[in-house]
Amino acid sequence: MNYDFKKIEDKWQKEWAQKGTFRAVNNSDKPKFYVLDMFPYPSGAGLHVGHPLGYIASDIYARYKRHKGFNVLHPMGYDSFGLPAEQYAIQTGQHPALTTETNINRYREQLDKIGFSFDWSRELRTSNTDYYKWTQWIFIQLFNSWYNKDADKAEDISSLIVIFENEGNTKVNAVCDDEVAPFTADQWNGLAANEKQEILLQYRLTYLAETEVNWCPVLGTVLANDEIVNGVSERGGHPVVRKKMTQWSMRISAYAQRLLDDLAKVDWPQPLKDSQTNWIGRSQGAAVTFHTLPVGSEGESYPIEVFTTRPDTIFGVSFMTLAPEHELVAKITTPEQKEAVQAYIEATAKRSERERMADVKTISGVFTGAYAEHPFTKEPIPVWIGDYVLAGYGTGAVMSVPCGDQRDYDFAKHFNIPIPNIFEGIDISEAAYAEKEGAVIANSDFLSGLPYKKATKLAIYELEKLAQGQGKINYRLRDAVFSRQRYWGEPFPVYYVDGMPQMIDAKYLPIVLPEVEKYLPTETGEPPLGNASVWAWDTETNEVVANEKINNSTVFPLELNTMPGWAGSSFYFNRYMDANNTEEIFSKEAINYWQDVDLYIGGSEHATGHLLYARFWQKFLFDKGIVPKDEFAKKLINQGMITGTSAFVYRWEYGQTDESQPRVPVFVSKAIIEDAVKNGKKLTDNAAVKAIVAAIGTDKISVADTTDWAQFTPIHADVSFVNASDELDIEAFKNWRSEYAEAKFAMENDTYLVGREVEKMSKSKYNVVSPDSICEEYGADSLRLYEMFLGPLEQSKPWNTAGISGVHGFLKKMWRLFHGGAEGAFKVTDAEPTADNLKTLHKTIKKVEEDIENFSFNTSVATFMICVNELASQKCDSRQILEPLAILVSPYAPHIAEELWSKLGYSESIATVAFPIFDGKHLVESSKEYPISFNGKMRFKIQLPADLSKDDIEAAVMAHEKTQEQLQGRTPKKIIVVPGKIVNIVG
RNA sequence: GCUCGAGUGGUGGAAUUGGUAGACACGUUGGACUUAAAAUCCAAUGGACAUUAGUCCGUGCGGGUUCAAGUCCCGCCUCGAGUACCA
Repeated sequence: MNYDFKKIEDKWQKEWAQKGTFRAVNNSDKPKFYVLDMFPYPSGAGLHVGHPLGYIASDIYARYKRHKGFNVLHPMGYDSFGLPAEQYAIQTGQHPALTTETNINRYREQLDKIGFSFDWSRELRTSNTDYYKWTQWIFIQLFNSWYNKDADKAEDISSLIVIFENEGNTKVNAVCDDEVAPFTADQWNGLAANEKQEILLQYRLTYLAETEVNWCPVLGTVLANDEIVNGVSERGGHPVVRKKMTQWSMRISAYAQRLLDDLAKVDWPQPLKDSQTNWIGRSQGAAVTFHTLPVGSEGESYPIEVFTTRPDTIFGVSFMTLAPEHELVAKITTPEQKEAVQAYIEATAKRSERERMADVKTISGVFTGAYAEHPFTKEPIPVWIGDYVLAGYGTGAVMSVPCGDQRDYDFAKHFNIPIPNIFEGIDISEAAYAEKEGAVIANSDFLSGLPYKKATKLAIYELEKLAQGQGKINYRLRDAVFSRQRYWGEPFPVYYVDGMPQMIDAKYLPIVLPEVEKYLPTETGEPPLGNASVWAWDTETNEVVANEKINNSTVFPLELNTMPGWAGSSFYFNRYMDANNTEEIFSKEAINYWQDVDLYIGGSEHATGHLLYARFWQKFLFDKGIVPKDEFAKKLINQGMITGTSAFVYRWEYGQTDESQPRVPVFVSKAIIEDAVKNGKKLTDNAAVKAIVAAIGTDKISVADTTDWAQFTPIHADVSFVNASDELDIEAFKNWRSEYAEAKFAMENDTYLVGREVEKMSKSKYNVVSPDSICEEYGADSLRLYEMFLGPLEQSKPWNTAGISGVHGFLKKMWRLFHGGAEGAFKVTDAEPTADNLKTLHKTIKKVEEDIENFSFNTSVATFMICVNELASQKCDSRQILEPLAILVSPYAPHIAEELWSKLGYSESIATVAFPIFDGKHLVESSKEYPISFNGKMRFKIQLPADLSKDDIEAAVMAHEKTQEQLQGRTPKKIIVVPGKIVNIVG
């Protein structure tokens, strides 16, 4: 009986679905284990073999944990709001919900074929109302919260109101907007309701604020940074301008320190932690206030706030630089400089952020004419503007210390500004000295003679005395913009009364995305929801009603923005725990049982997006007592990318005597070109090429005397036309495109060799391999094994379908191990296993168990192969060996394992059968083959009893004839004996 | 520029605390079975010399530590990923 993978896989996939084999229960005596994959965005292109890599790894782990007696939660769902579906809708008018549904169905079909042990009863989709109801609910919770720095956690806004009522805001230690005016309790109590709301908005964890966005007037939409190329829109090349818009923002900056500190708590890859650390960008230093000298006769003095990490170098300040966008620029610029400053600001505004970043070398700036007073020396310091200072970081102004900062140094050199040296014995004639340690401050009044640390402390202390500065920690992490001017996203549960946002009561959720005619912005530039005719909130009936009913007394307009893609993905891992709960986001029972994710697998591209926002929301939910853990995933693994192995054919760009004639495409085999290039041959030295030239007409083609690669154009050929030996299927290639139907091929030994190159898997490179075609040809178990066999999970590696025959052959061989009967009938006996059988089995148990725990799945596939090879040569058919083997293989190749298990006579699924227990006694050896080295080089091996002492080993080795042969009469200087390992003879 | 990761046969990749480099596969070559093919099985397969035994060279490059280095240390080179004037 042959290994009929199609029949087997089909049978078990149906059976698992019918019986609900992988359903997880929310209460169990078993310990829990939560294995999660990053859920996919269902794109129209479907899955290629790179996508399931992480899913296979997590599935193996989940199945393994079931064998180990855990109650395993292993769910899957879809991140189904997103731009591609909306883009498609704009182009075709097809509702994004329909496209999304189609794509999801296709994904599901593909996933089902691979035999994953997902609990599909918990499937979720971020675009479903019963899911985004809870996205909206969390948004409301955030709106109703503020961040109390004293308690270092989020609290309900009501506690802030109580403080305002009793003591105003001066003593409140909260994370809030930069410019909050101080007020007393009396002042607060005297404010109108609307004014109170306005103030509270400056404290809420989600708030409305004016934000600069990339606005594209032609497309009528806001673009993300990566949608802009060279200052124009990627699509269409339309101009993009910076525009201020009122947007919802998330006060993630409140959590900056905790997000940084708690990285220590989680077992995540170091590169991922590093990039989050960089993204948060904590820097410790001081805020310093400089005051400008009054400009003109009736001029005012303005404070310039700067942030510096080097307050110890304050005596090295020789100028100040403001970002061109800095609000003080207009106020302090002198009349003489006005024109130059204006021209500079206009010039920089035209340059996109990208251009500015790409062009770091060019130094530009202009003097404002104004001076600031040095806090200590009271000397005047010229104030410049320059675009190397970014408006968005710190205060948008710096105190420039050219001797200690290379950018300041370059700027000073360029504009001939003095560069005072404040470092003892350091040469700054060529470059700034930016090191913190290793120098002592000089020429700095009270700081002279001090090293970095002491000088910093003292400088801050003295600044505080002057009330011109204090120690400060600055973060690069900005608050996150939460509004999108798009259709296909979660609507906000928000309506506006007199321009002030109001939350809809949670009991009326979900607020369902309205239908629109067009998915584009309105003519007045409002987001697509502005096209909806039924999009107003009736505060009496508590429902969404037609816009005509807006009267601004009981019926109000609803928010027109929608939420960004990361909203729905920031808590989904919690929702899986109780995915079908209609009353709550999840029950207390479910969250307390499942707690958090034990293993999370996904791509590293989410390092600073999804994974940072999700941690932020988790911490917020933790502060509110909604979840029991402040980190949602204990362990995280980034699976590597699977790249494609593209195939190239080489079109010969021969010269034609008459260029008006139609060209016959001629493809030359890689082997012929290589030979000609290497040996300096003429192309027609090859018989096959010569024949083709003759066929076209020797007078019509000119052939160069030597051959080089420049005479050929590499063209992508579909990888499905190429076999394992890089030979092209000529007929398939000819039929591929009409232009190649008449093509000629210069071959050797009847084969055309293609070139190979590893590239990203993409449609345009014709190197995409779909999992369906692999399942069709080799089966899901082969696919699963092969994806793991390719190499370490976290590494990126090229796909080459040719290699799959190895693992497929292994499965067949294992099948035969169980089918040694007449004509391949199933045959497993009750024969006592031999010592060799047991040794093979137990070393496999040990290795596989270690490998899975270490996520080293590639090596356990090799271990299975060795095991089956050994058992086959031992002619083992003992039940006591083959039963455990089926269980060992089951996480990797579950279909064949189930089939063999049922043939072994079991009616229950193999899924929860206990994992075999390793017993070391079967591995104990009576003798050891010692490698004998001379001066570190292994020369021969000898068999010695395993329990021999060091001295006995040495004696035995020295007595050996081969040892004497090697020594040739020399006396060894030293003999190293490591029992159980090696013997090394020196001399 | 900075941060992180990686360089091992023709290819994907193995190699515990430093202890037999190249496991396991793919590919290649030869052979068996077969009318033939597929499938299966057997053998060889890092390079060079010797072709019996064996010797030398080999984990990106150059040094070092050690009885012993793919593994540890120092200095380079190349490739990949992320980030980008962060004061």
